[in-house]
Amino acid sequence: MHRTDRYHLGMPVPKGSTIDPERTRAAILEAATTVLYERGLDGVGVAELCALVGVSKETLYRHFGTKDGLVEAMLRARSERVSRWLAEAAAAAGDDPHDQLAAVFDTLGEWYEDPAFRGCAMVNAATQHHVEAVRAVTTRHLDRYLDLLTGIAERAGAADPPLLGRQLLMLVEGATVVAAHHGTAGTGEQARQAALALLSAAARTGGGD
Amino acid sequence: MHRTDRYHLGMPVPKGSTIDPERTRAAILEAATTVLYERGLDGVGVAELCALVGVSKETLYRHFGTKDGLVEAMLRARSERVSRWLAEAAAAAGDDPHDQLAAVFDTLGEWYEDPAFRGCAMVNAATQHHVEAVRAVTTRHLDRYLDLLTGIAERAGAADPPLLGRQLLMLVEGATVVAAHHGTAGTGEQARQAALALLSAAARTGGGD
DNA sequence: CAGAGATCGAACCGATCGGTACGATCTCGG
DNA sequence: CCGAGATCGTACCGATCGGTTCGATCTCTG
Repeated sequence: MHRTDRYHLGMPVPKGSTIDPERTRAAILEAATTVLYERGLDGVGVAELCALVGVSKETLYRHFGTKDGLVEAMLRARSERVSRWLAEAAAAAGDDPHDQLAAVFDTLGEWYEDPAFRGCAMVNAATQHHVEAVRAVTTRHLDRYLDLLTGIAERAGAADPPLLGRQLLMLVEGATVVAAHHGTAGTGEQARQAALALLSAAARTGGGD
Repeated sequence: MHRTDRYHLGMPVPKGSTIDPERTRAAILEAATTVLYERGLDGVGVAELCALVGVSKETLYRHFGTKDGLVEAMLRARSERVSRWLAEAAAAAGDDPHDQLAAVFDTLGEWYEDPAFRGCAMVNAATQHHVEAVRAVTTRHLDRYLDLLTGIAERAGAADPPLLGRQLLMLVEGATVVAAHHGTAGTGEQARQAALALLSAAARTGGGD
């Protein structure tokens, strides 16, 4: 998008800014993403958050208005980022829907083994924070996942792609929950096998292309 | 177990109690279970909690020592209750492991449609509260689920019962997450179909009895 | 250089939190 | 009926929370 193009050819830009607010905003967002994911939305106060980012409270509040505003912006960005990440992993696996599905779960499996892994940030947020805007981001996040998985189901010739898509979504979120709360060991691999079994069964039932 | 049998035939019971502390404790536990599940562990303070139960703070703290203590006791009881509930539903479905598995997901599906449904209380708690004791209760809860599902996998003659058990556990928790955050409609039914498909595939691969 | 706007740092605010203390009241066993 | 123990209601505590305010820089633009 834009980064240092704060104004365009003397256009009626707000006024004339300084010190690159965009950069400041991005820095806050990045640090908040890390620390709020690790410690939980209510596990770190605004004061500590500002100290960690190296920014004053006034700056944070000027950019996001509210802690909830920051949380919402952070979740929105994170959802887009990880959704794109998964979709690209699937696309990079070639044209075979089976390979694409396997790639999705392999990617998830790698994530589970990251020491910083704490489950799905959007689901966690919706669980902790009962604010409507946050819940909306989470629902939309699951929609993105569902789109990806339903697309794979369609290309695999499943009898009922929306159904298989939902079932695969459950597997994705279930694997994430189990990895977060019941141990990481082998979760990605086990989930991948289950997903491929479901895909095969659905393709066998329906018409392979 | 016991209810009004505060002492047994003049045995050396602590001292001589009054007003039935057990009843008080149970009442606190029950009310806390409802309200802390609906509003979240940090969504209701001790003062409000006491007001809702109709009990003084001193009484609550005498019984549970700490808010965390109350949370832990409440989760422990709830985990045992819902695990037994699921296991009984499976047992009541007869001897066929397929029927037992179907019964588990039908039972879950009914739960999802309850307006008070807010996801798995234990997983929610572990997500919100970063206290070790709480996380331990959640892990043990998932162990209970895993035992039930692995047992079904064994009786169905799956090639690798522990593997299928974990995969079914992912499906259970995934269905719960999806129902809570992406809409209830049909989730139980869809999950049941997926579970039966996995069971059939695993039994076909392995040796049916 | 002058001024607009971004940032800082620290003080400050009211609210709420978990937890404690205490005197009054109640219930029951001996 | 008396005393032990459970309970109540309320006041209170220190800590922390999200959020506001303000004067002092700093940086860029015109």
